[in-house]
Order: sequence, then structure tokens, then C-alpha cells
Amino acid sequence: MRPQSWTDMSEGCFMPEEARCRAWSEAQLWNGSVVLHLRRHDPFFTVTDSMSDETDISHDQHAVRRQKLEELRAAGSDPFRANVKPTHFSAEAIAAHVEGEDNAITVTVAGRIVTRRDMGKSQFVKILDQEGIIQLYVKKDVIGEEVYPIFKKLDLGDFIGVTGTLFKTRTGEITVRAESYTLVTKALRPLPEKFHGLTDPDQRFRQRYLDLIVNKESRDRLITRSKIVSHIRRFLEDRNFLEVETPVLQGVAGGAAARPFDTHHNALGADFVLRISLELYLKRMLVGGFDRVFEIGRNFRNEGISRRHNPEFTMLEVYEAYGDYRTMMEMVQGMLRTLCDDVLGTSKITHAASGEEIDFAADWREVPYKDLIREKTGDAGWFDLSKEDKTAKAKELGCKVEADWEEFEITNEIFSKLIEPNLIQPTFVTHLPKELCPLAKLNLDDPSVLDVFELIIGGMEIAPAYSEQNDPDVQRAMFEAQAGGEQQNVDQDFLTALEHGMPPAGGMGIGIDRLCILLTGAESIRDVILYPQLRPEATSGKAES
RNA sequence: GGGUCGAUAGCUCAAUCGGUAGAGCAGUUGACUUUUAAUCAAUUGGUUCAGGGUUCGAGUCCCUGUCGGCCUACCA
Repeated sequence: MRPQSWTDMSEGCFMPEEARCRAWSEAQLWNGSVVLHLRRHDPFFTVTDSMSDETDISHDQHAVRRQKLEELRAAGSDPFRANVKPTHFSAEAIAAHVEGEDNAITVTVAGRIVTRRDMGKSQFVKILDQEGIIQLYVKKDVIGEEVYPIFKKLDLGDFIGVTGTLFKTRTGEITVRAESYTLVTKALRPLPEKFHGLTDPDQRFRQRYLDLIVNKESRDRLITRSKIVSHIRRFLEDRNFLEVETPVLQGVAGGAAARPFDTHHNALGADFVLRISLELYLKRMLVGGFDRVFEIGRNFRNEGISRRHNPEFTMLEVYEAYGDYRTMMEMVQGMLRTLCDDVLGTSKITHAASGEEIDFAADWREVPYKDLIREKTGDAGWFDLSKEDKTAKAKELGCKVEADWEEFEITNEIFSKLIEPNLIQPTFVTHLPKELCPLAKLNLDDPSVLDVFELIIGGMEIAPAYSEQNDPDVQRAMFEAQAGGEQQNVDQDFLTALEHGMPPAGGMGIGIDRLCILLTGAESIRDVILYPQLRPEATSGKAES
């Protein structure tokens, strides 16, 4: 509040009224125009005016609302001690109206006031609840002579409950004719602008609640995300997959190559890391006799933040005993197609970045990794080239190549920079080089590649899947090669589990956030995560002032 | 982490060559009993992100910092 910020100011900054007048006057002398700038709306500037100015709070919306709250409390009604029992959500109430039968059905709806059109002795008000917006028509001679002036004092942002009958307005909007109302929460701060909403990305993410109130796209996008997750859960449960929860705090961060977050447990006196994948603990479930398991959970990777990366993100991982990467291929195709039908109501979406239409119902291309590389480089013998020749060719194609890279890294740079971004339609890229993943089975015919696929849609990797490695000795060798001699990074307990026997299995992961980017047409991962990670604010002032 | 662009009223945005910050919405007051970004009249509201510098004079130019966008790097 204002007086608070004044006390925060240093003595030197505080300027008494008379001194301020003097400063003003001096300022006017510089440009020669005197009276008009002194006080725009009051040429007869006097001491009494300056005093009344300090009690005028009409410019301070927070103060105005606090005063209204105090007036309500003084009159014996405290909005923070009131409640209502809604009978309908907004959408239900609208659906309940029977065409041609106005004022036949009585409902109680509740929500936040988001718009108001005041016409003197009646007004239209719209309230927002989880299901959307419903309009209220508040008429002085319906709601009551005494109540109406109090209703008019409500502010945008207040929560109210309203009971009344449903009718259709002249312009065709189903509306509640309010017979009574209850203020159930006073909003002490104003809402952002009704038409343009909130645009500052910083504020949208830090104060997501405001974004959700005023920006319908944000609201719809996050509802869609919820439906996507719900659909996936149902899809898997219908196929006998069991949802389980595995530890976030782990001794060794396995299942992916990423820097973890470090943390510490006080009572155990032990250091832990936050998980970077779900993989190794879900596979232990296969060892434990659960044939079909999945988890939808948060992973944490201590890396840079970008349009496609948030430090914490949600993964689905699915494991199916007696399956392989080919059964996973069928499953993910079925999952995404039904997802489009059920959640989006269409098999076609527009890829936001390219404008190209993606059709999930059409046949999905399947192509080996090596074929794509040969195609892109125009060199059928690419994989037989020397490292020097690969380097030269890659640079020719516009890739940067670091001196200490292995050959597969040069090749993969071509894939990730030149090929993947251009795979817009759903594409299964199969049989990746064995160096790219230590957890999958080698292909029987070509042991330089893996029995895996990566599903690419819209230029993004959406789902990798493997025929899971279950040979404990091969797995140990792969881990040790990857750890590069750092034994503490090898999950020994997992290898012991494999020695007890893990059935052959197909496994798959889906980055839920990236899937949501794709399906909602979002520009950034921050748009599909409710509270994306931001740098903590240095000053605590602004939000609470 | 590096590069680059940005931060002005509660919100959305203006401000010419460096000349002393203005509009819409919201708020306040008034009119209007079926409105749709309702309309009409009047009106309040500013530490121009913070701190320094140049200048008679800085929202504007320079430096430093904070936070954010985009690109990039680490990473699937």
C-alpha cells in the first residue's frame, strides 16, 4: 500500500508538499508554460486541495477494494466467511436450459466475475468457473431494491454465487436471471485487462493464475494437457498395464545421460540425486513379476532451459513383458491416434512451426536410421568412410564438427540438425547405432545397430522405444563402457536384479510436455507446463506492494 | 554460460532531433432495465526496472546490475 512504500523511502527522497510545489514551479519556469502543468485539472491549486488529495484513493484500486471490504464487514457481512452450494457448473447450466422455456429452471452457479456491463437499473455480469463462462442478468426489480446498490459495488475478480432462472437473451445467450446472490470472496487486486489479457511472459508464468483467468488459450491448453494425460492412463489401463510409482530420490541417476540435481537426506546422512529417468526402477518391476507397468512422472535434469527444455518435465514410460520394439510401435500408434480422436476430435493438426498439416490417420513412415543418413549425405557408403572423410562431408553439409568427436557423433549431428527437424509427419526412425543407447538389444542381423525406434513428429522426438536389454552381462559391459571407468555411476543393484532374470520386454517413453507442445500448437514448453522454471526474483517488492 | 532484443499507469500500448510522459481498458462520479471489447459525460492515477554517468535539460544517449524473450551451448 502507498503509505508503506513511503516509509520505505529514504528521508532524502521524501519531499514535503510545499517543497514539491516549489520544485514544480521552478520546473515550469524552464519552459515558460506555468499554470497548466501545475495541476492539470485544478488551476486553483490550494492547500486544502492537496490535503483532500491524500485521502482520495480512487486511483488506487487495491485501496478501493480494501475499503469496500471494510464497509461490508462494518455492515455485518464478511465475504471470507461466506459460501454457496452451486447446483451447476456454467456449461451444465447452459446445457440445462430448454429452448423456448425461459425461466423454467432454477440454478445456482458460482464463479469469478470477469466482465460487467452496467445499464443503470440492470446489468449483465459474466462469471468464470472451471467449465467456462456464464452470463448473469441482474435486474433491480428482480434482485431487490435494497440489494441492487450493494451488488453494483462488486468488483471484477470477486467470487459470487448466484441463484436464478435460465433464459435466453435477445441476442441468443443463455443467461441466469439473478434472484439472489452471495459474495463469497472479495478480490483485493484488479484483474488484467479484459480484451488483451496478460501478455508479459514473465508475469504470465510467475502469476499463472492471472494468465489462466484472462487468457482463454492458456486455460484451454492446460485443460487439454490434463485430458491427454488422462487418455493415456485410460488407454494403458484398458490394456492391463499397471500404474506404479518409483523413487524420485535415487543413489545413482540412471536410465539416461544427463547431469542430475544433487540433494541430501539429513537423517540418513546421505547424498541423493533426483531421477533423470524412470527406466531402471520400472524394469525392476518386470523382474518382480509385473508384466505390464507404466509410470507418468517427473524427471529432473540439471541442464539449460530453452523452448524445448524445462529442468523438471513429465515422462511416460511403459514396459511390456514378452513385447519388443515392434509391439511398442503398434501401441504408440494406437495410443496417439485414439488420443487425437478423443481429445482433439480430429486426426489432423497443424504443425505450428511449419504450417504443415500433420495427419495421424495416414500411414506412418518407417525408415532405418542408416537409410536416412545415406539419403541425406547422398553417399551410399557413408558408414564405411574414414573419420576424416565423414568430418569433411559433414562440414560440407553445414554441420559443425568438434575435433574430439567419435564417428557416431558426427553422423548423429547430421541426423539431429539436418534430418530430424524436417520429419514433420509421424515417422518411426528404426535401428539407431548401438553407441546411442546402452539399454537396448543389438539387432541380430546387423550388430552395429539396435532394435529400437524413435518416433519423430513435427521435427521433435516424441517417443523412443526399445527391445529392452535383459542380458545382465551385456548390460554390465554397456554400462561400464558408458561410465568410462567411473564405477560409482553404474547402478549395481539394477545389474543384480537383471541377474535374477528380466523377461524379454518392449519399453517406450513419451515426453508428455513435448507431446502437448505438438498437440496444442504451443510455441514453447513453458506454455504447457503450469509453473515453468524461472530465475527467482531478486527483489521481493513488486508483487506485494 | 555466450550473443542479441526488451522492461513506460493495475493491464494493453504510444511518446518525432534529448525539451519535462499520453491513450484505450480497469478505477472513481453521473446517465441508461436484454448488453456482447455495451454506450455517453466527467475524472483520478507515473520512482518511465534499479543504480551511476553525460547534459541547462534524459523515458530517449553512455556504463553497471536485475529480470524476461529469441538464438546458441550443455542435454534426448
